[in-house]
Amino acid sequence: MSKQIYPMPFTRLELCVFALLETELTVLQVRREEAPSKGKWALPGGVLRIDLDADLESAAQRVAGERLGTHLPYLRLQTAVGGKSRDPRSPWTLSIAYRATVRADALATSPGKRVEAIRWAGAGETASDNSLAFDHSAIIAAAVQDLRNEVENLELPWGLLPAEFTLGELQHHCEMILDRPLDKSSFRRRLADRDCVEAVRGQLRGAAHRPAQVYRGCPMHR
Amino acid sequence: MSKQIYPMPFTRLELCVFALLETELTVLQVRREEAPSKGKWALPGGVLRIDLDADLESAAQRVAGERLGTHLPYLRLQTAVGGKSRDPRSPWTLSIAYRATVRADALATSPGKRVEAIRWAGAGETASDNSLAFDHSAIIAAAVQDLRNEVENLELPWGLLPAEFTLGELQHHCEMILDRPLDKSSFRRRLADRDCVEAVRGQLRGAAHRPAQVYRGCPMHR
DNA sequence: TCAAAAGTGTTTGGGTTACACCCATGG
DNA sequence: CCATGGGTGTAACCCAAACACTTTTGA
Repeated sequence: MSKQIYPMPFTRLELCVFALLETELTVLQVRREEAPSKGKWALPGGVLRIDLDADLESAAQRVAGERLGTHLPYLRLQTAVGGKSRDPRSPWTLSIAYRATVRADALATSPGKRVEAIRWAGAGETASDNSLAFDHSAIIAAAVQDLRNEVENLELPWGLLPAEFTLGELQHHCEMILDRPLDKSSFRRRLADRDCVEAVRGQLRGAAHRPAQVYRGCPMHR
Repeated sequence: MSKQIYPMPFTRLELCVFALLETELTVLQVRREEAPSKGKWALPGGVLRIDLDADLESAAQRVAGERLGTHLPYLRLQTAVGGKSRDPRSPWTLSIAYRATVRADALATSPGKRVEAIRWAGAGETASDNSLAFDHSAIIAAAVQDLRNEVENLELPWGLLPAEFTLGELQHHCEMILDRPLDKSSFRRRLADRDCVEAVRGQLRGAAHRPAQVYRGCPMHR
């Protein structure tokens, strides 16, 4: 056996990039301008290049650079799906899906190679309405669930938080992700217990009313 | 773009098969009889065959059949790892790891294709001592952690349980997996709350002492 | 009658929810 | 001085840990 006596699957990376837009958790999608599922929306993705990519995560970062024009911090492996009839371009396609959270404005103005249209679409709906190309809706559904689980255990989505924030802002972000209200008091106590955030000495921010203490993530988790 | 203009990675499946042996959680390993890491122990695995396998899970089942001579129930995707220098047989290797739990006796007497030596080795140690071929120790470490997490939330490892069991046996199994004692009373109450097991009507089993009610998994979770 | 395991109840404590209440500021 | 969000305290509650206790069998 050994070297390449069997044909190998067409291997791709797909990116589940989440952000908060207005009041909603959204996923980044691109419109397909080419043959399979032309005109449909899909996750941004690209082919694994064994000549360019040192490992899976580098590959995902390269794809992010090409398609979205940006590096993605806090990128995590989400899942792998593969099978015969997933993508008509190849008899057997394997997709490795990565997940990231970003601030929506971080890549507002940078379309990438072979990408003409980009949109942020509501995560919950997209996950359930099955409207995306290939099996991308299912991938998103799982990613949303995993993201929510993380936030429930206060593994904060640093990618979509500003470097510094007030606890009110942080809570609001979490509420949008989870799509449910949180109790202010318990939220803060839980944060304090696991010390995942630290107060920025002296910094206060006054919006319209009483100024709030500014925090940032503890270096440990950030 | 499209059809195969780029070389694709050497794509494999690796199996993390757990069982209880004596008092310990163990992982199934095979000794490599061929070139890379010859003589070292490794996870059983095999090459993805796009001509034979309909999807990733079927591929894993085929590999299980060939190497271990058995079907693996309750098989779950564990992780994906890929990179340039993981396996000297190919410039770029991608491994999809699956995880399963079985009863140790289910495959005691069935070596498979190209497998001469098989062993069950302590899961905790193997995970930490880094003695396996390739990066398989790291894969096992993650798999052990995920398995323990599941058992902590009473997602029972049906694969390694007999069809019918007493609550004492069930608790003992869980304790071996978690490597810590559990409280009988709370264990039973938690089981009851989530009704994951159901009493088998009338069935009692007397070993040496007071006979115990026999249970089986609820169809829901089983 | 004793050992051993099955099975049950009761107390305690940690952590979260729900909600009330004060504080500081701009208008 | 009032509306608004920041910030803190308290009681109720849920769940699980800890542990004591009763029950039922074989030896």
